[in-house]
Amino acid sequence: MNTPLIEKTCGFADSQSVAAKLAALSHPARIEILRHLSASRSCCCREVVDHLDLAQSTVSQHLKILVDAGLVRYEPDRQRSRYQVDSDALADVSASLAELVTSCCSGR
Amino acid sequence: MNTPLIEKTCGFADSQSVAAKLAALSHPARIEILRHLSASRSCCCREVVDHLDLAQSTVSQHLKILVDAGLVRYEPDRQRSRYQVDSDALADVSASLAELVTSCCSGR
DNA sequence: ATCGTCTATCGCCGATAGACGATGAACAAA
DNA sequence: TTTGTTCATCGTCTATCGGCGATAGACGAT
Repeated sequence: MNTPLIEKTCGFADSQSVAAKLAALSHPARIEILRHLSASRSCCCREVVDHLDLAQSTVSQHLKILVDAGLVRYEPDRQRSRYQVDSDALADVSASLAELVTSCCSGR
Repeated sequence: MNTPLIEKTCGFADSQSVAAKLAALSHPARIEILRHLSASRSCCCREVVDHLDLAQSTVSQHLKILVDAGLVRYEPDRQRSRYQVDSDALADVSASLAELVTSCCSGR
């Protein structure tokens, strides 16, 4: 899991990390990219560009954001790039949000 | 549910709505606000301000963002404001993300 | 009526996000 | 070598975010 133990009093530092993860997901283009990556096994940048109707540089930026957030794995392959969804990381984010939600709903 | 039917080809408009919800959650202050709202039953703006070490106007803005996103319910109460987490809406967001994740992991 | 408190909103700002085109590096093919 | 393709990066522009102080409205208390 990603919850280290229990933070000082509550979980303040955690808010930061959860927010950062969610920020990477809070753009329609990036969600669309994730969907496309998971649909087609192999994915180079060009493929996403064709699918998405955005400039190549823009797509590259979004991919970088996803990679930096640890949600997508990157592997250079010849002159192409190989992008692949990191399912585990993605599941982690979902779990973090779920955890936040349940903790918010516990004292309902 | 929030999925209208099935969009044109895939689910493009859906990416938009999911992204919008997640955007509301992608700020540490707002997550902290959610936690605080759920912890203490009643919550006026002032209470959050004291807890959060941010200017009152800033907190009010964050609260507005959460309310606009439908994650927090708002009810004016005298000269105070009553803010309350909308647990169902929050659960919906979590479910949406979980759905996205599983759909991305299905073709693993 | 006046004062103090609590809010929401406005205006302003610096910083960042998101888009693009241009460019150069890396590589395959000719 | 030259050409074409793919990609990341740079610089630029615009819009939005996130913060603040100031302000005005609503209300309770005096």
